[in-house]
Amino acid sequence: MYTYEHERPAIAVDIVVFGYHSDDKPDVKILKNKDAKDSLSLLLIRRGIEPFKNHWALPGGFIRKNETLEETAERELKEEAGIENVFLEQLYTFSHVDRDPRERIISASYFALVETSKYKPSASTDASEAQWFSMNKLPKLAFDHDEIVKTATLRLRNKVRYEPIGFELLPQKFTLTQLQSLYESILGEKMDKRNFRKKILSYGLLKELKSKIKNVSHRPSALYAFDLKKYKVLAKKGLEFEI
Amino acid sequence: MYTYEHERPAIAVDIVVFGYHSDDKPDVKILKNKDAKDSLSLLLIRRGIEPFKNHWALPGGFIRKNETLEETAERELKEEAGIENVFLEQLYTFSHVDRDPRERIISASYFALVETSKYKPSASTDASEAQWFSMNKLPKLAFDHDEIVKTATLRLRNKVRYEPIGFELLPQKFTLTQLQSLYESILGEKMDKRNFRKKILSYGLLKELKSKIKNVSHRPSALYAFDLKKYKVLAKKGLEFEI
DNA sequence: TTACTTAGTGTTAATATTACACTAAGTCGA
DNA sequence: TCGACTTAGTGTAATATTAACACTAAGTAA
Repeated sequence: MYTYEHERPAIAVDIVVFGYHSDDKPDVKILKNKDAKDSLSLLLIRRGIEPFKNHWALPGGFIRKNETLEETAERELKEEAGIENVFLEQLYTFSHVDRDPRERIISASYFALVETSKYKPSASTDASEAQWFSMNKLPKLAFDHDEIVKTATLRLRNKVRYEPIGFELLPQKFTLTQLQSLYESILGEKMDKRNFRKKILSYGLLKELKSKIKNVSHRPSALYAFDLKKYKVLAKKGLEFEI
Repeated sequence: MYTYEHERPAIAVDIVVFGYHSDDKPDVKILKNKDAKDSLSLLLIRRGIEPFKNHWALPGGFIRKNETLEETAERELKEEAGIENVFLEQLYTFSHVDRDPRERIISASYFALVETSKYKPSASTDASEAQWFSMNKLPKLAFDHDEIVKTATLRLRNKVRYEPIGFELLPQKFTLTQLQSLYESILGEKMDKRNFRKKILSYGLLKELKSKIKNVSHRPSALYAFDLKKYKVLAKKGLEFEI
């Protein structure tokens, strides 16, 4: 390794927060675009300062002393959106020299999966404006955040096929139809109902609950819960989840 | 985003360089451990300065002005090992506060795949000692480089199944047996010869060459080359490579 | 010419995937 | 209360994929 006069760029973290607004939940109203119900959504923050003042951007901020990147991501998520204890994973570190007009800033990006009903932007502890946007109708974002979102979307699409992370986006109790719709909107393709159920149940990772959905004007559907403990045990033994 | 008195850690890049020393190539002798022929290997640098003086470490160094992380990785690879124009991909950014005893250093790691016969450590343009080590007999590394290598190994194992990157580790002309051995050592499992050939040939990505391996005291094997152009065309159309 | 070594090849059984349509259970309104 | 409506829930047969398995071919060396 060289000792060389090297640059000290600022280090920031940007977080791509995915949510899922399911059809049959009242929360849909939170979404700006009514037509985009039942779809993946993204949490954005309206910037209060220059550059890109009033533009929408990913939540994020600078790293502090004695803080890992992951801790920065957790802190910013809490400060800017009131979100904590969610699925969070490092995505990619963006380093183009001119990605920020002020000075050189390297951004380590993370992506998070959030059950939207638990985290309404209005509940944010911060004054900044946070809002869910349907992935189908995203505004142009500040900085290189469009690129970050694109990277995250690809990663989510790849990951959801081989790891049971979809459950992070759903309430604890969910129906198989909800689960299938979620997969369909992430993967962007329709799936066969019978085959989907057969496969997802074959892993034995879903417990069928006793309660059912009520007050719907059609046959009530069974509720399921994901058995995380069982998954962890099986995963260690080499279970290969795939859908 | 906050304006806040934030830390300015140093930014370094560390590169996990994988090579493959195949059985029937004379280069095997370069490897320290003769018993570990036909295996994945890792390029390490002996540190000339404190901390961890004389310990083995990943090649790498600090980012410079007007340089992206990827450019840093490319530059260091060239400076420290004389390696250029190889497969290089970002891996993960490590940020534990105490990962370097001197001061806070955040490391963006990359992994590279190198055809070893082209790059003999002795050809390095740099005075530092570079050497190939069999993955089966790695020394204890400096800093948190053990962890970085572990992360890279997992990534390589996952990636090689779904993308035809194995070819980056082989000479342009190779035999199907070599290719199979490579997959076996990356994945750590034996594969069936007939099934392997059937599958790998079924993608139509290998051209059989006219020449054959010569001067072996057994039936000479056909040589193949990977058709990168064809792969790129097919990949765009949605070809799903998997082995 | 024989022994040795690795290259190269096909078939069958088991498993996994796909395609596909009707009945069940509730609500609502006439 | 009955009929219309809506979504839930279920099985089977055809096809494709994977897995298991052993012998002949082509060269060198002694």
